[in-house]
Amino acid sequence: MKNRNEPRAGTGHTQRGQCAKRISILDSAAQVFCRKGFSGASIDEIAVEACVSRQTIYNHYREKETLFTAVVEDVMDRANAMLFSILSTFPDKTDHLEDDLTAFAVRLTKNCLCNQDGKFLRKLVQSEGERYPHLFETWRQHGPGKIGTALGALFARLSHKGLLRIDDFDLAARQFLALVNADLQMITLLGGTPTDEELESAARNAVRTFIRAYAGPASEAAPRTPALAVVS
Amino acid sequence: MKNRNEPRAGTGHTQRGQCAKRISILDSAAQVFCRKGFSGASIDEIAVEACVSRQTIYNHYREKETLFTAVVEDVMDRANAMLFSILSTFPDKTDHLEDDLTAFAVRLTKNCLCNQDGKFLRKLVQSEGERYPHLFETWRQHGPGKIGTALGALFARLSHKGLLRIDDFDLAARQFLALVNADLQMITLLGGTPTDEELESAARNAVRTFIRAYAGPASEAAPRTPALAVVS
DNA sequence: GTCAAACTAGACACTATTGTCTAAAACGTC
DNA sequence: GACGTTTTAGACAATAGTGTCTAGTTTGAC
Repeated sequence: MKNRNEPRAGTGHTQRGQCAKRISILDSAAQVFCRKGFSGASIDEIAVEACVSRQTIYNHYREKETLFTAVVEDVMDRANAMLFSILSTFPDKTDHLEDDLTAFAVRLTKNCLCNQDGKFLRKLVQSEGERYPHLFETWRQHGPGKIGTALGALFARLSHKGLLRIDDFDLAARQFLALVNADLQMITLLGGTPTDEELESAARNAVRTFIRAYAGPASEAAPRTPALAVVS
Repeated sequence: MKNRNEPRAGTGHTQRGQCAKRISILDSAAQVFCRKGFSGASIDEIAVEACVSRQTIYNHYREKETLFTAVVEDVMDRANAMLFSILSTFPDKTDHLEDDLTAFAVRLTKNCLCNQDGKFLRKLVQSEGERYPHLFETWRQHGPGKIGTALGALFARLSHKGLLRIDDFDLAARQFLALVNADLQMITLLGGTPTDEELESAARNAVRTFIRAYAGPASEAAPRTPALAVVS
């Protein structure tokens, strides 16, 4: 059983017990859908995993399809909240840019890209996205779309401060994310969860290359030198 | 119906007609598995799409599972051959490095990452990879694993020639691929196929940033200037 | 034309799954 | 303790899919 840490806002006048059942169903359904995909998941399996009778599921969510969309919306809401919470920790200070960006990248990957919800969304968008264009269109806009422009705006701040020299902010944001993922894709692709060391190392590699590509005039000479020392 | 351009080596003493059926079944099965996933795909649907009776499928491949693994191996073989064919076109000359790398990236994405086989493998590894660890372990080693080290070796050549300044070749290769994918992931994630213009633009953006990050001492000043002109 | 192999269409048993229904039990509130 | 709501377990019909079998047809080689 997975336990949610954040207390969720009840949808209405539902009691505590009912709400607990709903949450348990949503969580178990998310895991089973993620493991087996939509057609591979059976209501019975979800019911067992949620410690709930099958009929209860049909009481809350009229049919399998309804349950699925409810699960996706639930996960998307949570992932979105987490994403913006992390985005608000984007480094703003001028000193230790590389370290601060690295720490930010670690937070981002750990809490948004490589956690349970991130894995679920990546997998489900890939496997069921074409069957539910409307549902995942909103994901596309609220998830990667928003993260791109939001991160772009944050990079714009750094650029205007002269810390980086960026011409296309949104492109830089996409490339930043891509670089961070470069070392993690292999691990994450088969369902594995990267260790803290791997996250740290991936973030460091990404940020170093990113800064080298977009170095501002002041900090240009500094990060080049240690890189030269490692040349084989 | 999709038509294969390359004549495939027959598995044995099978006649032409039998071979044609096999190919038709494999192709249709690949498409249906890709659309619906393993459990969502039905043998009947595959049979209809392949213009073949259901019994014929059971004659060639004993059961659904066998058919699935045969399809995956078939696609993997083809994708692998194409991959190494493209890798062999990695630029070796010293002039026009940026243009040559860009053209190479376009070839790579067009023929390996964004084509039918690439889409199939990405989707299937994501959705069924955990259920077939052995099958996709070989993919992991032969696909992304091989492409990483092979591309790393090619970048090592450029580095030793002094065209680029790279300390970790494999890392550079992974980052090169990640940057190329940065602009394409959004399109490719929901099953879309990027246009030639999008491929070209994605490759250009990626290569420009890559070269800026790993610029050798000689070519350092040149690519910086035009980028500055676009600063907003 | 003959013959063997492959293919087809359909029926078939079997299983899994969805979604409904019902009667009994648990639960929470008053 | 009574009452209404929710939950449960199980039976149930309906549907869809897998894999087998059979009888008839096509195909290709000689």
